Amino acid sequence: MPKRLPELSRFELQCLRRLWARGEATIRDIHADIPNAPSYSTVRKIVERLEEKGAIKRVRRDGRAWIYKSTVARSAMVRKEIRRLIDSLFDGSGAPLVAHLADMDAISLEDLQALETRLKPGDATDEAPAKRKEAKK
Amino acid sequence: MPKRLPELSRFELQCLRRLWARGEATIRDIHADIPNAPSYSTVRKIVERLEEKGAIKRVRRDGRAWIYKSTVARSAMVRKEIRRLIDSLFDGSGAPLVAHLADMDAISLEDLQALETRLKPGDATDEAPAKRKEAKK
DNA sequence: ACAAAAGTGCGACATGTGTCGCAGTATAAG
DNA sequence: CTTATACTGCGACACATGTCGCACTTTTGT
Repeated sequence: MPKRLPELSRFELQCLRRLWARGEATIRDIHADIPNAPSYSTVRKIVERLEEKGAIKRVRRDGRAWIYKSTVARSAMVRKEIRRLIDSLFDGSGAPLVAHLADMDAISLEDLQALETRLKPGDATDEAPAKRKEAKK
Repeated sequence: MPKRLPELSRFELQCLRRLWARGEATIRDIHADIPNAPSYSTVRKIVERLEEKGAIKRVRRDGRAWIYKSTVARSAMVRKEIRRLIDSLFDGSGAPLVAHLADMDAISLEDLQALETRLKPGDATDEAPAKRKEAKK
């Protein structure tokens, strides 16, 4: 059963991304991974909220620090966000989004063609390594 | 060059979309165009903030009501939002976004192929698909 | 000209978010 | 065992957002 995906803010999403990338991590790890990160305390608070929202959980601890892990699938969250954008800017259709993407040079012919090929089967696409937990729709 | 595009919240964007659609409109028009819109007062406040942020301006008045008009280009704002999403979820590349779009059935082969064709030339692409009926979900 | 109707201006509020600081606690070090 | 620390647990804040209500002003209808 698809648990309700929580609403996440930009920064919360930012932190969660680090977790998806590492698989597991401590606050310090996340903090270190974020480019112009604010104070450790701030990241600490964000992680705290992420935990309250049920997006992550503590798995065990490494010495004095807790190690966290995401409890939500990256692809599911990504879709949620994409859907949100599409509903917010267009009327539910993804076509205009791709059109703009092309106009703003965010994708190339190659990207399109590659995707087109991949469209036949039912593969799940994710740029993050080590993680393949797909669900059918 | 173009002015700095303001940061808009979801609802502000929602209201701005109505303006883009109508060209010009009164608060009441916008309010009427939004499906499950909150009170008139709320929309009023949002429009007020939109004006403070410089995203819209008053052009003239129709009887007792002011008529507003957007001062920012729709495509520019759309791009800004798209950019924000890909920076937030991926690492600046639009490719993974399109991949997810395909996985979540938000775009079809036809869409991709159509875009691919349109990609060769130079530019000119802004979705303005006339009127599209919304589906209740 | 007057009162009713429609709008506007503005203040108020409960959350949500980004940002910290600090006291207290669990650990590693001497 | 004692001390030096890295972390955690919380509280605090300022600003953003979504939501209204209400008094005051401008138009409109009779």
